[in-house]
Amino acid sequence: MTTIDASPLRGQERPGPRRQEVVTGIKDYILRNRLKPGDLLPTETELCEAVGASRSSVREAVKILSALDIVEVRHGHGTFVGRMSLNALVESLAFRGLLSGEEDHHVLGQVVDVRQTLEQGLAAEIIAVLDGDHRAQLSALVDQMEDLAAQDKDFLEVDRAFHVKLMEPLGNDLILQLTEAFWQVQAIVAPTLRTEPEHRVITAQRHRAIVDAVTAGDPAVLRAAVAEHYAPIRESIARAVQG
Amino acid sequence: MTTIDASPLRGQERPGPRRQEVVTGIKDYILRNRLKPGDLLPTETELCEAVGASRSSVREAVKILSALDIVEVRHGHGTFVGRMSLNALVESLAFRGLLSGEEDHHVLGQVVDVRQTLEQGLAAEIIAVLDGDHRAQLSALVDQMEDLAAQDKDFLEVDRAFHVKLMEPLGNDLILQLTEAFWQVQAIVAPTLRTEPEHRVITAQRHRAIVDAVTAGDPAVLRAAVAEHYAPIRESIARAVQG
DNA sequence: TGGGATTTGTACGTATGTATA
DNA sequence: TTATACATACGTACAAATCCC
Repeated sequence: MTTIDASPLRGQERPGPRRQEVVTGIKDYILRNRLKPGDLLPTETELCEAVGASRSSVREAVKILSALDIVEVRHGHGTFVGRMSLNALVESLAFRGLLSGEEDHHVLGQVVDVRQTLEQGLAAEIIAVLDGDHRAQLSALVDQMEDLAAQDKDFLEVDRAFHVKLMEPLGNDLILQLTEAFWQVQAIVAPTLRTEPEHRVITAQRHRAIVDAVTAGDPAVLRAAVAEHYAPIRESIARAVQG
Repeated sequence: MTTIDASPLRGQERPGPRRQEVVTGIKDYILRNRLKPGDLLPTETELCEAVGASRSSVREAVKILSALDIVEVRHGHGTFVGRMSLNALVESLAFRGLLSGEEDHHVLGQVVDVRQTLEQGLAAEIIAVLDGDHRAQLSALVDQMEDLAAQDKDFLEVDRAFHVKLMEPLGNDLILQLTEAFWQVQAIVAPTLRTEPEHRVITAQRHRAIVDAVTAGDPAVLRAAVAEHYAPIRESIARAVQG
């Protein structure tokens, strides 16, 4: 059977490997055996004897790897190679945003900057690759926004779907996941400044303008529409800093 | 002293809180007490009695938080509020890149896409805010590149410093850290395709072109220079996919 | 210089909850 | 339903690192 081989018995009296060695040992095991997301890893007990560490150390190492979504633990089932999401980025950034406090929203402002930069920077590519089908789906999402706005309801999920759908045709999974990750961070951190009902109608209009800009096919117009879209949240942040 | 209060004794026979509750309990403690990065947290023993969990559970929870750089543990000293870096993003993304394998460099390609998008998308802002001092520093870094290239030496660190310095005047910490994070991911994943010595001279030239474009003050020229800068790595990826 | 106190790191044993067959 | 395999949780003891006197 394949061994973990984290410490190839160098030196002589080695009482026990450290937790970090177990972490790299497990990562090396995954790489060496060419495991893919979803593949099963050895049980904790097997990992213990393979790496020559105690259960505690192995468990703490596995917890670190699960926090990074490199492995995924299912109670009573086993440990598997993780889906490699960007949850770690979301958790880390979101907590940083919450920590920066209610009065100081500079982290939230920076997240908005990044989101706007990505969407504006990809304006030309989006227009180039976005086909009629995608445009129709975006338009349908805006329709939903308008309906929900008319009923004085939130449309957080629709908003998320819109920004993801906008990036989808690019065919870049990383950009897609970053888009969703930063959206999530904003959704977690922003609640301190609550969206007012009348803003929803305006927000829906801004999204409609983005779809129109994509349809028009002018990157400069799309960039302007994106800037307009983020204007309200920027104003909210500016107001929160003052008052 | 303040308690953690993760599980306010709801129900009756509660054998023990789950690890996730301990995680949120510690996060809440940090937020509730308005702790800042570097501040000291209670000892593990204190956390145990505060949250009513065993030391093993508390330790595993702390390990999760330390993986996200929300807390930082120093052996024999204590546990502190973390620096909130993007190390979690780097580790997660880098491992994903390594896992995607030597033959399939699509993750690396996506990272390059994001880096290029950020630099191109911020071209106008960079030109607007970059002053003579920063320009001189960028120019000095390119000088170093040229010197090292002439000596057939790597200039990885100088390259990293250049791309960070380019973003610095924007005054957005998040963009700065993302720049460095994606650079690190590329540095970890790219070694499978080794940079050839003759490429270094060209690489230095491409960085010189970026400085020149910034000096010229034309965003379109800067965007073109950035595209040229990433062209070699893109070709390397394309070659690796085929051969 | 050193030694004791504090705090995290590691190890081991046992019992329990959970999913699968 | 029972049995098995696995992760989860708790508790204790000791080792290692850091700090302070």
